[in-house]
Amino acid sequence: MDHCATCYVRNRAICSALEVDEVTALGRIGRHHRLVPGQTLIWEGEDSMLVANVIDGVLKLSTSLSDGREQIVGVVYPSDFIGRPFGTRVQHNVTALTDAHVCTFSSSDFERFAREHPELEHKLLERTLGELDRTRRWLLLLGRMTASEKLANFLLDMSERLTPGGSCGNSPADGFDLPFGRQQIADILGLTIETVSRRLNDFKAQKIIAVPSRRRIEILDRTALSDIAANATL
Amino acid sequence: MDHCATCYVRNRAICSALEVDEVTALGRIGRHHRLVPGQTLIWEGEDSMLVANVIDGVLKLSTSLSDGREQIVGVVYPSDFIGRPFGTRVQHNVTALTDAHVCTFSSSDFERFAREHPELEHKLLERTLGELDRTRRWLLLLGRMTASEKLANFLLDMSERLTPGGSCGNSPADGFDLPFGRQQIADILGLTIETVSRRLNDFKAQKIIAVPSRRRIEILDRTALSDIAANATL
DNA sequence: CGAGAACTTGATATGCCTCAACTTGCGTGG
DNA sequence: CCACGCAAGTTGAGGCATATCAAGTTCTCG
Repeated sequence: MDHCATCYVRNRAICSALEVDEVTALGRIGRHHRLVPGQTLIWEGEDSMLVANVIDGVLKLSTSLSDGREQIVGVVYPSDFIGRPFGTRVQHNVTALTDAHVCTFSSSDFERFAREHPELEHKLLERTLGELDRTRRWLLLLGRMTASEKLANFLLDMSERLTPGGSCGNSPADGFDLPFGRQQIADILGLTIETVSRRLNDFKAQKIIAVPSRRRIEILDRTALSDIAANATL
Repeated sequence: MDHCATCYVRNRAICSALEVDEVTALGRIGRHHRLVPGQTLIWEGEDSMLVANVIDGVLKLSTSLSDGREQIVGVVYPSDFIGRPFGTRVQHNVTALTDAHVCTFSSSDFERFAREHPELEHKLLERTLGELDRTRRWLLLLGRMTASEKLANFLLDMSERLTPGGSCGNSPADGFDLPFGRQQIADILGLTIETVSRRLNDFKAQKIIAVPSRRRIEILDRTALSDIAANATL
């Protein structure tokens, strides 16, 4: 695999810790994969052990109870790292939500390489610490927020992540396309699809957002949305 | 500080990655602290930046909303690591639940030391990855479980962590003392104190547990408890 | 022994879930 | 190009689990 030289996320992924020749060496143990929406890369409980970098697309991490209740426990974007090195067992499914490109490694190969490249491990550590922070904030959301607060926070979060240029304020086109359907939003927020639909329509009725198509959200009144989410901000 | 040589958690904390002389060097930049229950070591949002190892005791990590709703986002035990190195800002309070001993470092000192000792960073990475896994499982609990399921899982989790010898099965004294009051259990599980009390009494009535004193729990029927928690296990 | 905190218990309220029908959007094939 | 059919999303009615509010009770510690 010699894609590395032209890799989109080369400067943001953990690979950015490496020198050119080291990237080449890492590239040699990696494999490029293309995923279609709904395709699962890693299954909960399996110990095959694969890790990967996301090059393009959005994937979800999810776990579920035996009766079918599901919770999305993470969402990964381009340049994010997937998998559980230095562990025995994956704790969740990893499934593509959009068309996606990933760069996979066998865990053992990756682990060996990482241990020889402390800079890489350091980058991974920083990333993991950040992910832990974000996951802990999510605990507050799931444990203590109402449906409206959950949705407001979710929309603000999405607007940050998905707005390309980073247009802040109440600029004319403060909108984005969600990579999720309603059920997936529900699975992220610990709600039912019906509640998501209802609260979203409340926001629409209050002219806080517009929903021109199923997956598109436009934020009309960011202040109002922040106010609803605000309790969270501390 | 020359406690390191006799430190209780010396072989389990991240220090275990280091050689004797390295531990000594780390010890020189650390300070020993004693905390009493309720004492807060780190405040949410502050950027003073302190990191620490827990030597003894139990501490909680918590965040709260402006109107007082609180969520415990983590619980740390002896040998666990506290704080957010390589970041700008702490996202939660760190408060002692019991008398506690911690070994603190200024973030910058610790970061400098860590970057010079890849083995230490590696241990920290493993720890952080494990913590992330556990936190993600907690998302499932908060987002998708009923109060009884939450409590059953909580009790089983506690019994694992707090049982000294690791007595499994239905041995005669399958009990432990919680380091939490009812309100804190509620704040861990995203419930109210009243619901915790009621469900706990249900378990008592069903002879699944006994509660000889406020903080003591004895598991009488581990199978039943597992069944209630079971949906989670997948 | 007294006072306060911690916890329990009860009555009521409510936000979210459940179940069910309906609508909309969208791709496919006639 | 339209019409069909299915998947996705919306809307409504009603129920239920948990929250809320308000007393009680039991520990605990000076």
